[in-house]
Amino acid sequence: MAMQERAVRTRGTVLRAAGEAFAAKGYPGTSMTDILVLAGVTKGALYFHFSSKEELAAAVVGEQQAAVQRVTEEVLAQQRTPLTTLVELSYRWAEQIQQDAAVRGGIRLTIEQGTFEQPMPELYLQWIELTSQLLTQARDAGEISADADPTAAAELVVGAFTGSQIVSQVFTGHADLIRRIDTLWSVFLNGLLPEGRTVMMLPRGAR
Amino acid sequence: MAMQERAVRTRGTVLRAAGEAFAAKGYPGTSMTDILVLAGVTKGALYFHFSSKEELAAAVVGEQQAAVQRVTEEVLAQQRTPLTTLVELSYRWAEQIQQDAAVRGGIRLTIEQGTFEQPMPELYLQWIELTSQLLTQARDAGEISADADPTAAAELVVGAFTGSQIVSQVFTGHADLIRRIDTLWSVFLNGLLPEGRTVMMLPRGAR
Amino acid sequence: MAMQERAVRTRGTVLRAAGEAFAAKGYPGTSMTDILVLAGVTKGALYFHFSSKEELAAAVVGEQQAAVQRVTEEVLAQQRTPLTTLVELSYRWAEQIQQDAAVRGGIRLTIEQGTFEQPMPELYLQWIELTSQLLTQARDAGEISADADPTAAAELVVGAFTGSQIVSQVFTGHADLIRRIDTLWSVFLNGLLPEGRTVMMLPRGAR
Amino acid sequence: MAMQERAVRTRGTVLRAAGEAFAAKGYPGTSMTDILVLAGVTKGALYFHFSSKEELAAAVVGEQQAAVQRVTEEVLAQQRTPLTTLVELSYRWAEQIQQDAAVRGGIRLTIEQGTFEQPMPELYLQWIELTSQLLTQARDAGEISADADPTAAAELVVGAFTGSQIVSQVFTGHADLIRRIDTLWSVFLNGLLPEGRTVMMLPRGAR
DNA sequence: ACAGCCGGGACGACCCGTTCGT
DNA sequence: ACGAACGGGTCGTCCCGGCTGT
Repeated sequence: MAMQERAVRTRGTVLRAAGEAFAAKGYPGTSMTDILVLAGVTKGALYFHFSSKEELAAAVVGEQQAAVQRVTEEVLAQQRTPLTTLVELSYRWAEQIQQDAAVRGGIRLTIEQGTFEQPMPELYLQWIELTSQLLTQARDAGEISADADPTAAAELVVGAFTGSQIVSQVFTGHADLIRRIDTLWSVFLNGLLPEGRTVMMLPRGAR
Repeated sequence: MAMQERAVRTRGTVLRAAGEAFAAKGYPGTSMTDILVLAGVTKGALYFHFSSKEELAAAVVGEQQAAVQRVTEEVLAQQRTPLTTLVELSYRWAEQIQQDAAVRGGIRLTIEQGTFEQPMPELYLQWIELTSQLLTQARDAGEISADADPTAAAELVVGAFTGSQIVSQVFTGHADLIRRIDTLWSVFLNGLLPEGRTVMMLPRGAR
Repeated sequence: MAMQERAVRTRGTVLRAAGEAFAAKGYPGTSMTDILVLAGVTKGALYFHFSSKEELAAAVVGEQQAAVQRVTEEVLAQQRTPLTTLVELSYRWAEQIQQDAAVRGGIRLTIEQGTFEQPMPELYLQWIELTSQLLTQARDAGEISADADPTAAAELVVGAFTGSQIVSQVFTGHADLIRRIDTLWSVFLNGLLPEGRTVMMLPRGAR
Repeated sequence: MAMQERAVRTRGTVLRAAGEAFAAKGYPGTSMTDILVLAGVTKGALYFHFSSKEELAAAVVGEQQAAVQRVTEEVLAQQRTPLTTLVELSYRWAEQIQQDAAVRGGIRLTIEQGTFEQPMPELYLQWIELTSQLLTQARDAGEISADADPTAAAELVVGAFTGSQIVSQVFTGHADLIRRIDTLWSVFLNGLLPEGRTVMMLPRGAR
């Protein structure tokens, strides 16, 4: 029992170090040696817990998914209005990004992997789906404009969130992420146009 | 003379191949061999033109910057209103992403951090600066709300553009990028709230 | 006491698994993990009984030697003529090879050189010595030709036996080994030449 | 051209070193580092010529096959009687074993099973086939007994040759191989029994 | 006494970015 | 401009100890 506790601790240490390393340098840019030095463990210890680099990356992603799942359920349980729920979720996710190395690592792994691999990462799809549902409910409840396309808007929200997170990371290492989410929602909700004005754009994408 | 022409052609071939490869697999994920096979040249030829991997990456980024510079000047020369100019620019950039491998490669190289030690990539700063200026002009001209913070909004626009581009790439390999830009501007300008409604959020980022 | 019985069982299981593994893949080609998985024991259990790979290999060889010793004494006790004894021995050895994994493993470990620096394995020397003695007795008893060189012939017999075993293993996994021993003795005793003919070769090896 | 000569030389050096190393310690017992140190080349050079350990081993085997093929054709061209041809061949092969490291390495690689999945190495089959044909012709020509089974005898000859080679290697490092071939043929042709005597054994392998 | 879990490093094959002689 | 060579780095495996529990 006492022995197993050490194993659990080692595993956690490695996982955290891996998250940090993957977040900082990406999957191919991170060597096992990087991780093992950062975690302060030996190769033997590392490979006892994770038998390959790929498996370690998968574990980091899993950890992230679990963490995201946790706060998502927590927020949904609060039974707020759809739009408020969505906004609240985004802030909680942002906080997790700031606090949890595994989440940061998982995000980079998920994005980067999705960049050169076929399907859309599981997590991203779930995320978009949830956002889309909340936006649909918000529209039906009159919280957002009836003209809005929930799916398209959901994908934009997720994309903008991702982009903001990247920019924030590069600028301040995620320190100003919350302020950027403030801006995001302010613009997304009210729009940039002066009060009372709207534009009907001719879409270029309709070809 | 004839010799030089071949050299120029070889250089271009390599540059394009490198852009494609970097876009697909990132800097550390791409090997010189990958590029040299994709370009169909020998090691000697490659290293004659670019004496290191880093230099090759820099050349790709330079190529992208030149391309972006070109269309930016072109659009600015049209002398439209600030907001229209900004919107137009975003579409032209999107088209370049779709068409030019070097641009795609340059973007990934610029975004992916940890490989080089850039505090903030040159191009991104210029991009944000330009957007910020146009938004400031747009506000002064009454094209957008007087309440808007041009700098914050500029960073959001750039972030959202980047995020949309990533999502588009993963979903359709950039095929639906233009449509996503449609959505972006539609939401950014009009907002999601029902007509006539606005919210004054209490910013969390103000701590 | 009850405890010790389990220990004996474990030891035997490991020994058998090791014999099988060494026979199949040789000493350097076999990993401790291979053996321990094949035996269904843990690392701790294995290393309690055999504190190193080398010691385990030695135990396998010892097991083989004991087995060979057993049948050898049994056959010698039958008090047959020297030649008949030798032939009988070869068949009994062949049967052991077919039946006992430790014997197979021991043979491969003994033959395969380079792993340890044995000038000539103990067992082989004993084997040749015994064969040589029996052939000498057979010659003195008129069972074989007076011209025969017992030592040279003994080494040939051992070599041919070894070679036949290898060929049999590769062809049928030892299934047809007995038939090959039939052939061996048929040719060794009668020779290939037509009845009544002999040749006197000029030896090339006499230099 | 001149450049290629160096490459050819390097390749040959590596091949010879690999043959020696494989012959001495077997495939799994030989590390690439062993070979590269023995050959006096760098890792880069080695992997330029042979892109994997397995490929290197295959090249050694190929080299051996070519060498054997060469002397085989040479001897066959001499148009001697079948039995004389076979005997001559065995001596020539023995000489090659003594002289050519690649041949020694190839033999060990071919014999040692478990490393690759070859059920029966090509070369061995050809060897047995050729021996069988020559023995058949010898029987038809009355050179050997009409009772002999050419195929069984051929497999025995090949097995005995292999076994003798192993014994010779372990005892003297192949130095006395020729003398052992003398013994082999003396016994194989005349048999061990006293002149004029034959035995009809009851085969055990007939089940 | 006997076995299991966890960890320690040295070493394995192989690849990488790069240079050199021609 | 090219084929050949260089050597450090990559991920992963190996054999093996030290604890801990029964």
